[in-house]
Amino acid sequence: MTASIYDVAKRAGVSISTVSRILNNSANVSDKKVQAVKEAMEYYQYEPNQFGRGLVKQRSNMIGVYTPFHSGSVFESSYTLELLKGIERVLTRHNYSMVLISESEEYSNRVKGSPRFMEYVRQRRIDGLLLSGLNGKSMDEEALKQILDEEYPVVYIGKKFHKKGINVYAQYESYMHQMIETLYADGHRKIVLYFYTTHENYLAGIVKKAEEELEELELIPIALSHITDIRPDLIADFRKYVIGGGCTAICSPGIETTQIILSVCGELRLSVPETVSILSVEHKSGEGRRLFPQISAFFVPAKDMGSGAAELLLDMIEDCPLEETSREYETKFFDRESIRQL
Amino acid sequence: MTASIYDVAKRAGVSISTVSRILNNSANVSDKKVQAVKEAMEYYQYEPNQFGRGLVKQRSNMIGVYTPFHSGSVFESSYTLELLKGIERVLTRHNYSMVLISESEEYSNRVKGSPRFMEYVRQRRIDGLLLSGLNGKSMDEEALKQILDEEYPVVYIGKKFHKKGINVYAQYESYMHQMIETLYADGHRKIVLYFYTTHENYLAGIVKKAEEELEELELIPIALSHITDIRPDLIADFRKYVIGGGCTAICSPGIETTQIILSVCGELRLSVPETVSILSVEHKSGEGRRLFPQISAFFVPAKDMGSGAAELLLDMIEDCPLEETSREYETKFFDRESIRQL
DNA sequence: CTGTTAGCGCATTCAT
DNA sequence: ATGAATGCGCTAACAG
Repeated sequence: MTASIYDVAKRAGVSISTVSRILNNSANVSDKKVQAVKEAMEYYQYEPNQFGRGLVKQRSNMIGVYTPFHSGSVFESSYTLELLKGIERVLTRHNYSMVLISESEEYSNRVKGSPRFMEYVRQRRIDGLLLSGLNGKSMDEEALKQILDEEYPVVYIGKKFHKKGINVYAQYESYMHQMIETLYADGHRKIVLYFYTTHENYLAGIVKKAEEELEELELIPIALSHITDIRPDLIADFRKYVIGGGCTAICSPGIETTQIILSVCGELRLSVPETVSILSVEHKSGEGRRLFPQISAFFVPAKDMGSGAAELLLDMIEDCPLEETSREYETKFFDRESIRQL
Repeated sequence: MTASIYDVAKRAGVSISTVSRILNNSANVSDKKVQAVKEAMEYYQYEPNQFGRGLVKQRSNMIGVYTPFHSGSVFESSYTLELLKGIERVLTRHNYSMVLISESEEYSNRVKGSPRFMEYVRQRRIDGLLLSGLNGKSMDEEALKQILDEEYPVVYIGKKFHKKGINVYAQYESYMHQMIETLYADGHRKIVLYFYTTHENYLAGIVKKAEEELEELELIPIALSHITDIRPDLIADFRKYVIGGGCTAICSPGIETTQIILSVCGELRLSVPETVSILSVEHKSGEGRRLFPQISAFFVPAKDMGSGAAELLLDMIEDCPLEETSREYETKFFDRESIRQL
């Protein structure tokens, strides 16, 4: 058994309240006792038991990070990874730690009828929740609304969908539209638009707007799973649309997909940008520059978004009044000449 | 305030022990009371407060995962990511969750003179610890030895370095040697060997053995940081050793590095494998097949290693007797013709 | 089968 | 400035 506050108090010849006061800087204690207590703490390598402390404070200093199952393992895409890096950084600095909450593969959401993060919230394992990858279709949103209504500290990454709650986002529809416009302006008329299923509910709007505004445009939207191996599908797509279908440009929703696209192009002897133009989203600055050939991209500052979300969440937890209820991040375009002017 | 066991008991018209018994399946309770209690639990959406429970059981059902700072953010390399995926899978299945413990960038290890994971251990935040990326040079090993001596549940990923403790590993020295041998057998005599600093303490041995056994070999070991942008360095290396120095083959320690190598080759107009042969390590099966050109690789089953480590750890925690004190994972070679026979 | 009770480690209030 | 006492929510030992 590790030492408790009693052991420290006994060795230092003081009462446990004195030790507690020193631990929490909650009152003045005479220098002599401080010394004695510090000695005892080092002697035992004492650290306050978090169960005892938590029972009183109802605080764990842990933040839950949740991504629904349909968006794949958190560890899959460079987008979520950058988010995590940003989150990690802020939390570490504020002495919080990160608990990854994942839906188990087998039961998916159905174990208790509500998403996993609810357990953590109700059990008070976490002081707040960061969410990403909601797509409005699972039951996760129901649960989320419920805790938002209870004023539980939550920040979600994605578009606002409920009056309460703080969110952090980049204008997905807007930069997707810009991608299409950019290609259109260079003369491309038949474009394959890859997207992750996480964003499928935005898609109809994007397609509609693009086809309305850009008259001759023919858009071929194709969903990508985060879960299966997409390479064979891509090869089929390229055969059908690029080699056989007159399609001249591809939009990729992330660099990991772009890499596969490039290897597919290599295998099919399609040169970039001569035969096919490629435009990508990147979530880590400069990712597109590290490919060969370099790929033009819209940079979405995922790491900053993660940090921002974490900061807002910690502010909520520490009861700092928040001025903003929503924070938008700007994307930035990097032209690396992977688009051919037609 | 969320509901406590008292609220549930009151609403169900029973005592708290009855509720507790139902929660823990620890004794038979009459059907009627079970029904009443279940109704009350649903009514309140009751989940047992983990502080209360933990205070009695001294168990958090959380596992800490730690990687020292020098090996970069956990979220950087595909190796650690695969490890995490494997760990996540096993933990989720056993109703444990993962706490990421990271050293803060600013203070590095020095805050308390001991690595961050010690806090978590002593505060009883975690029931066990998974470690990866130790390199024998930081103070982390000291702390680790200490908790190993206390029989604290720990599994580390990497070579055994202390009589106590369980470890899981792939023979790093052995497959690195095989990589060199493979290239040597095909006639390569001057080889650049990239390695991550995490493994630098193994390097002297590898170089020595290779140069002893393979007479005409000239090995150029180059360390890669996980932290900075390595692309400019690689370009300089390739200019110096491949274009200017007669080097004909490159060993890459991981696919993320291999990708950069390929883009550097593209930029410098070096064709693979005609001008330069490339051999890589891959931590996710098939990674090398997704590049263009495809790259031959030694596959290190990082995900399985993560799962294995987590399983062993959970066994320790649940007091299952372990037969093994060390578990080795086999690597597998995939020939994808990225090596030219000289 | 069920209720009562002690105690887990700590912060905090109330005396002193 | 300090100690004694209370209670946070829960499990488990005990008594019935």
